[in-house]
Amino acid sequence: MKENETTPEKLLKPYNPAETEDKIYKLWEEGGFFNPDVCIEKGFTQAEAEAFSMVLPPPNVTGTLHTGHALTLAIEDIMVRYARMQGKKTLWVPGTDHAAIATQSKVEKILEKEESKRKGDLGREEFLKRVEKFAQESHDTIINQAKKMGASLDWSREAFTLDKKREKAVYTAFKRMYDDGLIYRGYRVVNWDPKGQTTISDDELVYEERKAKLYTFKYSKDFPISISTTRPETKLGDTAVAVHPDDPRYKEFVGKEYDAVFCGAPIHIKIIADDSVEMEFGTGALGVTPAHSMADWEMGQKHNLPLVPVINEFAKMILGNESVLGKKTTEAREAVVEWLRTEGLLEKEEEISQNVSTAERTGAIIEPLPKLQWFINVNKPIASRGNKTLKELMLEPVRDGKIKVLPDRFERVYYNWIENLRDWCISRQIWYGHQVPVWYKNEALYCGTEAPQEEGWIQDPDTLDTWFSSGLWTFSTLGWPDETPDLKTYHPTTVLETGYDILFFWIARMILMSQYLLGDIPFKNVYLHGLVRDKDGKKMSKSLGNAMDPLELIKKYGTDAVRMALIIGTAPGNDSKLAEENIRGYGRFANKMWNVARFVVENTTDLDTSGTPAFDEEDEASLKELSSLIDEITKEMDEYKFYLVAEKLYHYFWHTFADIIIERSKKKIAEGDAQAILSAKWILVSHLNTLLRALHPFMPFVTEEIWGLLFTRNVSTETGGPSTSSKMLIVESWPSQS
RNA sequence: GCGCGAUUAGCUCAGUUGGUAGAGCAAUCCGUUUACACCGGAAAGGUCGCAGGUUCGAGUCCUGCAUCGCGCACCA
Repeated sequence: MKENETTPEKLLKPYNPAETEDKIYKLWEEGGFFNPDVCIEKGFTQAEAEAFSMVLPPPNVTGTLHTGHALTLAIEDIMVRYARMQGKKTLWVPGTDHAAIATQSKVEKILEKEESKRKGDLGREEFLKRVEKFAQESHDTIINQAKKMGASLDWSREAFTLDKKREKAVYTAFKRMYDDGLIYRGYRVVNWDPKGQTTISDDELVYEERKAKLYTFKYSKDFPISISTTRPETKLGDTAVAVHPDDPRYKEFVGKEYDAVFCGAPIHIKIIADDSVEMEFGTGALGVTPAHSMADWEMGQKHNLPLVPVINEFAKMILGNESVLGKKTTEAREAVVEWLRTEGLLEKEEEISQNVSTAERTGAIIEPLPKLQWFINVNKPIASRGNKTLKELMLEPVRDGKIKVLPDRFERVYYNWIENLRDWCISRQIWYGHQVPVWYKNEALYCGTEAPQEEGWIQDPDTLDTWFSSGLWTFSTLGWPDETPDLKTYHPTTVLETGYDILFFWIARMILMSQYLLGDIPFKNVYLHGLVRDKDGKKMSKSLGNAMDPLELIKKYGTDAVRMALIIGTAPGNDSKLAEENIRGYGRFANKMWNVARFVVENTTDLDTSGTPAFDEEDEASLKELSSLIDEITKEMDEYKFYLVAEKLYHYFWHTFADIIIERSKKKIAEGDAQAILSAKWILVSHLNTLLRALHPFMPFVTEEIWGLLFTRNVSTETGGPSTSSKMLIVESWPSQS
């Protein structure tokens, strides 16, 4: 190879992502390109341009980023860079989530492992300091990782779900809902996590199928009806037996009441008729335990049944004879069965499989318990919103097409969830989170955004479900409840991109909060991505040992390669598989681009690009082909088909531009006449220029580096062709369509 | 119980409104003092899960079934 003094020295070696990426990211950050205000100030964006805005789904401050986060960052950064290159006022807001239960239980585990201490040993204040320290460290790690991924997030607007500004938003939201009677305090059966010692919402339950024994028995010798249960220990709290109103076997008993002593506990049973009872299951008669089953509690409400709690917060028995009293529920179960046997009341035992609800975070089996908690009423008509309920407010914008969901099949899943939605329990008995903004003094209760001035008021010790604060995210990050310019310019956000697994947790709650508090949608589009699995389609997890660390992959192959591997083959809503071979392949692609750049610069330094040359037939055809490719991919970008665009660009760059156009240019440059040489060289430059722009959203680092080496240096033309630019590629324009 | 998704080359996946199957990776052969061995070229590899139907024509639309995966509900 002939040394060429105009070839940048860096280009003479293979592409080295490690020594390029951090440097480039720093240039972007220092240039302020991630901040739309700076872009306007510097003239890269028109002040009156259309706005594009998006919030980053805030990662939990529970440790490090995994491949799922990497996918999120890759897809969203592609959207953002595309919008920015189209000249839109582009804002992508970063932030992190305090993730109340998840973070607290993580710190509790560390505390127990390293110091053999419980949080009670430290006390609320000291324990929270530990959690905050852990959260801060996680936060720093996460931010660093997001930058490594090349995410063009506006760090000047970074938010945290638990910071002061967000607290103001949370307290304001709570107070409004309280004043509207949407938030209420009620004594109801809730999902109690005995391990985490807190309530959790219905959505935080994970059902596990297990084998269980179904016992059929009578409460006492003279009780007329046999019932079946998998949880005999709860039967000490039964207050009714429910049968189907049309069941001929039991019709005569309906309305009658019986007394018995069940395993040492006096019980009073009323026979009721309810058509939710299935005649075919078990004996067709259901022992109703209003205090320890969600369904039974609802039946108890309907039939006005008394509540007899028999299990406490530690999943221990608080009723019964000495064989059960104080015992764990699992032990008590055996004791009750033993008692039934000796009393001759047990009629049948059979193996069945059943779904057991466990807590998402701690894995503990959920104990339904009656407790005084804070709830959001989803069925109450709201005067300020045309007497619509929260359920209706959540349903409407999706049903009416104001919010478009991609893929649209998730709209049905969403409707289904809303139909089955019950009041949302928002109070948690953990320490890390937004404390409920309610204060008590004797019998009085005060709800406000700040503590009352007078002495003697004590704040409710409970904290709020982390999703309460995440629900406000699209507008709390933009300054709400203040009427900020950001809120005006960037809300509703353009698109919300996240995993389909948090459709209910997060997306639904954001729609709820925004519809109620702002009377507007939080976003116009929802793009749902799937899970990232390993190359065998297995879910990545630490325990399986198949988890891939995005940082490791970046170190080995470069960020651009990781982004391409994540994006190609990833259609919305579908799970995708990540294989290291693919990442390696895209790493080679980055190097291919690098070498193409070297070839182009070495062969075109003497190119006079003033005016447009007369192209020969082949080159004319190539220009047309590229132009129609740009048309095609622009359309696909607008349809969020990034996986197609990335693949097409990859393919065109390598197998058309490099393999065909460059190969044929060698001959022309060596043997052709002046006209042919000019045509060939011109094509080389314009192709590279256009393809770098188009590839930038996908592979921002290598494209920016090449752009910097070539197009802000020595290749220049007049209008109509590839041009010199003082701009970095990040703020260059998306290739124009024909 | 209700619903959703997947099933296409050895592997991972594309396949837009129906027009006789196509990429990457892997494997095979050939080449290579070449911008690039992180390369180029060639060849190979598929009754598109099964069975019906609509159609001139089905990987694509309809019906049924199978296998795998997922969500929701029930869970006495």
